[in-house]
Amino acid sequence: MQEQYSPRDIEHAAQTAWDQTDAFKVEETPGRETYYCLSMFPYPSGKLHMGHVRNYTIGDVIARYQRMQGKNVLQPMGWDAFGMPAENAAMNNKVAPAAWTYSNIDYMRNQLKSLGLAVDWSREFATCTPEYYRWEQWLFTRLFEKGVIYRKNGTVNWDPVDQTVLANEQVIDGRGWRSGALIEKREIPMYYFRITDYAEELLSSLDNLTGWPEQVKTMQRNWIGKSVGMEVHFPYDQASIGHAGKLKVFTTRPDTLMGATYVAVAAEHPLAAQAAETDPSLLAFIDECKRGGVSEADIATQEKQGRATSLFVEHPLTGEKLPVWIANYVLMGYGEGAVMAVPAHDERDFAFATQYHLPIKPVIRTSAGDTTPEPWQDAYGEKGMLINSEEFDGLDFDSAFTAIGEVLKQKELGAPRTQFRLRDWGISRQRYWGCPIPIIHCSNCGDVPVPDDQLPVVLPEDVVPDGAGSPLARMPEFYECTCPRCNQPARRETDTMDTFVESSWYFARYASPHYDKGMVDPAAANHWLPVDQYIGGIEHAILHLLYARFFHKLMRDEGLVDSDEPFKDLLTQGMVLADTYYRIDAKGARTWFNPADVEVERDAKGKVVRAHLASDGEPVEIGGTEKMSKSKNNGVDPQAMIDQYGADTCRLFMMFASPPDMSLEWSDSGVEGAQRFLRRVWRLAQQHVGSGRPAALSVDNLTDAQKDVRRATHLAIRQASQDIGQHHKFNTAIAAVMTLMNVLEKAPQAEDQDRAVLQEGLETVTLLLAPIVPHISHALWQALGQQTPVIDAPWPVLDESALVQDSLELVIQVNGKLRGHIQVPADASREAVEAAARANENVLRFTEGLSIRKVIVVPGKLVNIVAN
RNA sequence: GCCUCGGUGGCGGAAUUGGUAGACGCGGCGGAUUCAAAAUCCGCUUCUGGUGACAGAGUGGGAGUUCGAUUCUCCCCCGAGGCACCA
Repeated sequence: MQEQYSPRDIEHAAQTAWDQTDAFKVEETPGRETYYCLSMFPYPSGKLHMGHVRNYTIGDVIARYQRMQGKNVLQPMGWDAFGMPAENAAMNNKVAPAAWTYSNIDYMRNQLKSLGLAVDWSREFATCTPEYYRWEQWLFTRLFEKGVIYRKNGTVNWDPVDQTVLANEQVIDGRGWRSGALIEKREIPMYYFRITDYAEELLSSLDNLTGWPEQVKTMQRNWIGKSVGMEVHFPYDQASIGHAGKLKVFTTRPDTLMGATYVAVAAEHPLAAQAAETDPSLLAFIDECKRGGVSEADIATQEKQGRATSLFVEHPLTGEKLPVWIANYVLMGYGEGAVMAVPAHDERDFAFATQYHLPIKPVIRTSAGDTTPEPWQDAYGEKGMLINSEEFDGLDFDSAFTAIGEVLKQKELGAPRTQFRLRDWGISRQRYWGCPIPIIHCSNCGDVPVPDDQLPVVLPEDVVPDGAGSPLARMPEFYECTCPRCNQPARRETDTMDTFVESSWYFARYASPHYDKGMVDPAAANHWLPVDQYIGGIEHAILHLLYARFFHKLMRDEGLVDSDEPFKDLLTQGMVLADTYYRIDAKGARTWFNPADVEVERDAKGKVVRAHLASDGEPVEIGGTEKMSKSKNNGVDPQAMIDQYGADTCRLFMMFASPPDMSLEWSDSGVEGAQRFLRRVWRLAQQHVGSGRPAALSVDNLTDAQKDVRRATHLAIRQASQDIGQHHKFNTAIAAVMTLMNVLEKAPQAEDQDRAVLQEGLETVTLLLAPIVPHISHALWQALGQQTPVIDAPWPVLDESALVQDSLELVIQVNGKLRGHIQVPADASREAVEAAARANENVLRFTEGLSIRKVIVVPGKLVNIVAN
């Protein structure tokens, strides 16, 4: 055993040993319990960032721990390879997205390998290869024929200068990020997945996902947003609108229908267009509503505006004429694109009615009374008894719902309905670097799916986009084709799919990554699926995880997989943060400095008070701790860390600094602390091994001191087993091992049994650390005299008898305040404990002059004496 | 604006889920070793008062339940993630 801990040699040796034995390659082995551990695959952006390192370390710790539990563990890795950054890089560097992507993959694969992940690399794939996306296209054609995919218009951000569609991310303060032009909303035809058909199941099966964080399930429930309500029709006729018809709205509060004083429609609603025909100012307002981006956050925070029209609809119950308004807060894409407004009982309607002096008619008796004076109070929105509602007066919410529903039904002006907030998933993208949508547009036959024998529709890889629309739409060699049905000249669809589609089924493909007879080999897929543990960023809590659940159900309904849900357990990891430092120049602009280039100054207590740039010694401002990002220049390069300290130190620091679902603050001195700990482990093992083989452990013949050491060993086993196996709290598991090391370093080594106890302690340290720091553990395990590699060693077993103690220390409180400690025999009776507590010197002192009312004894913990 | 989560020493965090607040680590201070430095080792380190034993306060702020609250309830403040074309 080398005297010095040398991570470079150790890590190289361990990785070579794993490679030579194909240690992490797995096959379907009948009879062996499987464990599928999956971390969200990376987008090949160029190089690994700390978020990746954290994600893959967490996954690797779990995978290696499960292997030590004897399971057949699958941990794969691949590349989410389509996406916008490749197109942006192409525009900046004149490189084809394909070449850029593949070279990034090659670089990042090496980086991942240097982390020593227990990954089966034989299953690696990239989603941008035809071998992968052809099956996505195949499923698309199936779903199109089943009607699960359909075409309709959708709203996009349109940059009128660059003549291109922009992603929400590319719209900054309502302007295009490259052109600076004011963005407009534009309607274009797109393909949609009918995810709303699965809304009910996506909602209800969340209840079965007991291994998911409540937080994520709550977010998904709210996103799907099931609401039971009423569809209400407001009729209109020749006199009020020019032709007869009905304005449809949906409401969750039909009990307030008698309080409706106007209706509001979206700017894109047909009634708005009709009203504008005779009123140029309305046309201008509708145009104004088209300004700005399409994202909900933008729309929800913009100023609520509306315009009256000359149109009226009839109240479905009273026949009263209600004015039609056009409002920018009503969205065409949500529900019916129209709402009934009840200002007395809806906050947004209240604000709008107040602003535009519309009538406010209270129809519910709330805890605020029968009237609704300004300003708005939350109580106005409560449910309660109906008032001012004619025949419905006196009813409560449920009976009003039923009664009003009955009347509407009789009049054929509405009916109860369930509505979801979830909208169908639009997947058409007017971009190049994505999976081509396998549709052929024929003037005779309409939209024709590409037949199986013509799949895949291959994306040409030698294209460099220029930011002005989709290059495919300018490539006749791509879009010119013949109709598979009528053989007439036809045009191929040039839109590509949302990249969320690739990431919605990759987890299934890993089961049979090179299968060429179908999307998945059902036998392999059902062997491994569902994923036992899925790990990824909390930012994916809704979209990616919902789409993947949806796709799994689509695949189930195609007969490809048996299970209903793709991910049994879910761990959402927090972000990686680092300190920020900046200077403000004369113009007020901030220049950000990387923490690696900054030195901090501390006061006497160690609190950071100032910071300066190392290169010029001049002060910089301290900007707080934020997510590592290019914009704040606070990223720490994982490669530099691995090169300097080794993978084990990085892994240990990341797992120790905070629990996986919390954010993690990067700290250089924390990394050094992790390295220091590994050196201590190495040094103690080296000393111990250097003194020769220890005697066999004889547990029945130990001194009290030896029992104490052994007790520390088994306390660590208990703590680490709970923390890693049940709670995924690696930080406290590591703390338990550190506590054990503190004991082992001070333990006597003179006697035979001293050394036997120490041997057990060091073996335990090695095994408990093996999932977290696999390289050093590999070397230590060999040095401690073990023949089989540590990756195949079983997780240590707790010996309860090692924990037994003769006496316990109890806490003594008087009126809930800590007043002392007493030592009692472990088997002392309640009476004996109480008597010992009452006799305690401090108890006597603090109860002097008081009478004892009650004594609370918590066995094994404390005694609280209540006195007054 | 809406949905979700979080806030504990100088810092990262811990607290067996209602029972000793601050485990473990970082930083800081003091000491040992060294010609010196690095490395390493030992001790102290929530705040306030006190030489001290000790006392009081303390888990974002405010109220409440309880013998006892970081933990449960209500209100408020601040921060983070998501909002359907970033991935």
